[in-house]
Amino acid sequence: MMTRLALVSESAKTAPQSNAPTTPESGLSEDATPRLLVIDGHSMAFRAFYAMPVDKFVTQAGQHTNAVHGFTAMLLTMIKERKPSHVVVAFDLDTPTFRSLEYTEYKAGRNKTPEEFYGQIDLIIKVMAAMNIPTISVDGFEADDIIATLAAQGEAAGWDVLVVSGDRDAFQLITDKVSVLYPTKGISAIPPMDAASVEAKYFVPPNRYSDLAALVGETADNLPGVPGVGPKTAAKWINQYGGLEGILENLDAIGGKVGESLRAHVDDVKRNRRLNHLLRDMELPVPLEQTLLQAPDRDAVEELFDSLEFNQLRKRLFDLFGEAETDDAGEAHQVPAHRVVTEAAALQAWLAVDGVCAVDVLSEKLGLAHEAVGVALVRADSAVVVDLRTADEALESALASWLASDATKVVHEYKEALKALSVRGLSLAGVQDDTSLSGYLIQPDRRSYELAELSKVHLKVGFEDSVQESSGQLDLGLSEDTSFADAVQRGYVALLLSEHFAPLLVERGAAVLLRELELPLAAVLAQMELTGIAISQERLAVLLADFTAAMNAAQAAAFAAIGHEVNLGSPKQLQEVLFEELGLPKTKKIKTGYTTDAASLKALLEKTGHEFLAQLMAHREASKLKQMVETLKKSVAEDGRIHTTYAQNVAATGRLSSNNPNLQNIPVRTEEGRRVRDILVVSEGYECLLAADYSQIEMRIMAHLSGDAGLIQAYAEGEDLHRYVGSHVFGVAPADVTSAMRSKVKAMSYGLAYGLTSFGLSKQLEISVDEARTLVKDYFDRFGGVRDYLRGVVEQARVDGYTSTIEGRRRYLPDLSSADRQLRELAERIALNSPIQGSAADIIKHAMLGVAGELQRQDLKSRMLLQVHDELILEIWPGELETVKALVVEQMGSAADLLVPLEVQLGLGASWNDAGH
DNA sequence: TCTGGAGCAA
DNA sequence: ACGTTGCTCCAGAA
Repeated sequence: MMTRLALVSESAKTAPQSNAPTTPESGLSEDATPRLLVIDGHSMAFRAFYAMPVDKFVTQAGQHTNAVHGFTAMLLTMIKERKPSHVVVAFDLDTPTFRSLEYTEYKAGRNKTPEEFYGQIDLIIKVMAAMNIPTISVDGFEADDIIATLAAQGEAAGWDVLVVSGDRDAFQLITDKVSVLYPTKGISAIPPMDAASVEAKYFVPPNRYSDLAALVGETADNLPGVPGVGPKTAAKWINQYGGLEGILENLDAIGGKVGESLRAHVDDVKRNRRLNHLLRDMELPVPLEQTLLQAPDRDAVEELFDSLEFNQLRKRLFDLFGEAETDDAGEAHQVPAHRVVTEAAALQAWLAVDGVCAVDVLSEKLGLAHEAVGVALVRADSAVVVDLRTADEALESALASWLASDATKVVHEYKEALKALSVRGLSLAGVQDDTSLSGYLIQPDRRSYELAELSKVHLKVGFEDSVQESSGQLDLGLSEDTSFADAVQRGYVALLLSEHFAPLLVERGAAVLLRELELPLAAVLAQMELTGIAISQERLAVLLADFTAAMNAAQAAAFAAIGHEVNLGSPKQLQEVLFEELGLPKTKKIKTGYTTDAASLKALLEKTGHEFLAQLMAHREASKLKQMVETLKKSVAEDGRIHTTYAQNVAATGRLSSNNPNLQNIPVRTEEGRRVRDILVVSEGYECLLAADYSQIEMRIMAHLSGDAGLIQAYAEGEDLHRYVGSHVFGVAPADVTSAMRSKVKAMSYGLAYGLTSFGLSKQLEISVDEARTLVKDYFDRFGGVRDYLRGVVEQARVDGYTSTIEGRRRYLPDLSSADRQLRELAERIALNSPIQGSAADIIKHAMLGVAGELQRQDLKSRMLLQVHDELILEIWPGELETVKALVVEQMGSAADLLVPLEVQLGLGASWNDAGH
């Protein structure tokens, strides 16, 4: 059950605290007696349909949803107001029932189902599934029988039962424990009918209601009664003779016209009574206990309500389940009480107990980095906190040796913990799980892996974290007590999550990836981030001045060309100048008008030769570079170095990403851009930078995965791949492959790994679609293995629901079966690309572990600084160059065993630019 | 504060 | 509709 109150530590309860438990007004379990809510699905759906305007509830896809909406709203209101502990919905099937088989006119003559109603029952069933509410339908029986059986079972178990039905036959079910809610108008809530209200209305007790209905008839079911007999007469007879049986025994005693009428229609009455008798002893596919009201499946609700365009209802639903039920979950997930230990002996005593322990490191901002100030150690039933600011030497050393030991630990964000601890000279070993990484391996395309979110999604337990909510800063008036309590809470959640993830990891084949790749890599990355890369302040200053001057010159010239000023950085203003003022031809349409991107400006310049365009492009380039240099300058730390941060759980393919600043997108293609790489230099005391990159790793993976004989042969012979492919595609000797041919097949080869279409290829190569199509065909004729592989990947992914890298890293692609063509085709392209990009990511990660391992094993001072997807940048200590070159080539080259060799290129220099090649 | 456009890398 | 994975900046709207 989703609750934000469950995770409250014992110690927190004593102090006033934002997340202290409050007694909810509507605890779902406040009553000792279970309360079962049974809903007649079809009748309520119809009520909802006629209660809600048809034309106000249509999705963009054209699906009517008024009945779904009304039904769901009604259900939420019921749950909120009636507070059932158990909920179940019964549906009719379209198949014949024992009633329609006996009496073919049964329920005939009803109006045809309106077209707009079509499909809404299925949607309601889907909503119920997302809400984890069971639905029951049984072939050959009506929902009424299911409801009667459920009511009987509930009553037998001593429960209270509330039946919601638009069918009066349900009145016969009413007892002390069973009441019926029969909406008279629409679906608005009215008080339920009990025995007294049935008697008041029909003058018979509920158990005689069926007798009355048999005599009177039921229009809705097309069951004619005795002409001339209404409820009053029927009730009189029933009370006089003690029920229908008594009436039938005394048929002749009833006088008058109505008596004759009764005798004439006695068979109808008997039939009516047989038909309106509800079965109470059916075998149901869902046992009563399974109707327990649970938390909705959040993801499923999100997805379904998105497609139904139910935004208000979604909020109502989550509000309802967010504030409900605290007791049960609270007991199941009780954060252990903690104490702050100040003595080494006390800590050692606590640590002597066995069991997995979560470690949460509290840190404080220290310049651009973080420094550990406290450590919370949490086991399932007990927790301690060490305050590093006040700890004496003995305590800190006791903690340090335990942290460095191989005692098994669970953390959230291992890399950050390592970095914060390392500032204090502490290490952290024995980590068997980092929930931010295991969460990622299980579900690699989430946007965030914050503890609170993982907890919500996977454990259905929400919690508040005052530290996270105040954006990680500790000095915002938060008491120490609060931060310690929060740290304990985070540790406890990490512990629960880790336990929850363990079987999922195994099931998804990700346990090995976590243990042998991601976790050890986190430690390597932490070290790289802490090390950073040196910069040249002088070059930085010169470059900034140069780019600023170039930018200003271009801006002045641009203004001169049009005779006035304009914000060159505003696409909106540029559109005005280009397409209205200058009347240039329109470019490709975008959301906000017409694009002013570089490719379009280039095309416009070639067409018109307008000076403004040339200056605008020059300005764009210079200001981009200037801005980039400025960003780098701002990110220089006190040690004069730049420390990027690698995100290990952002790219859904398994790649790393780099931020603050991003050092994976430093320019390299143009001469001017490469000057930015000159800023990043070798540290003082070191000999040079070494850049090592894989040559065409993605194409080699393509060769491996496809097993294409041609590609494998090309690599085996060490040929220039694109020249080789070109010679085959164009049918000429390798020596006769022109540079135009080579660049075509190069674009083609890489495009294939991205799901390129003929259209895209034609655009990129500036050739006709026909020409592109021919190129694709010729390519596939020669390299059929590639075509077969690419086809197979998508097919397999559709079957499995996911793609895999060589190492088994998965990416789930539910959109492969989406009805939305755009989404589906995107998923197909992702399916083509992920195994290739992801396998490359796995390989370089292995290489990094190998390189870091060898550097350490050989006790070298050279160090790894950066990773740029297929490239590693190292810094070489004097005298170690040859050793490091050899180990880097060896480790990178042997990081995977492919059908083709992995080739590594090396470059050396005093700056990153110089080390490039 | 958020979105779209733009542009840099692999 | 038309090539994947990222990050960051700016302008302009809210």
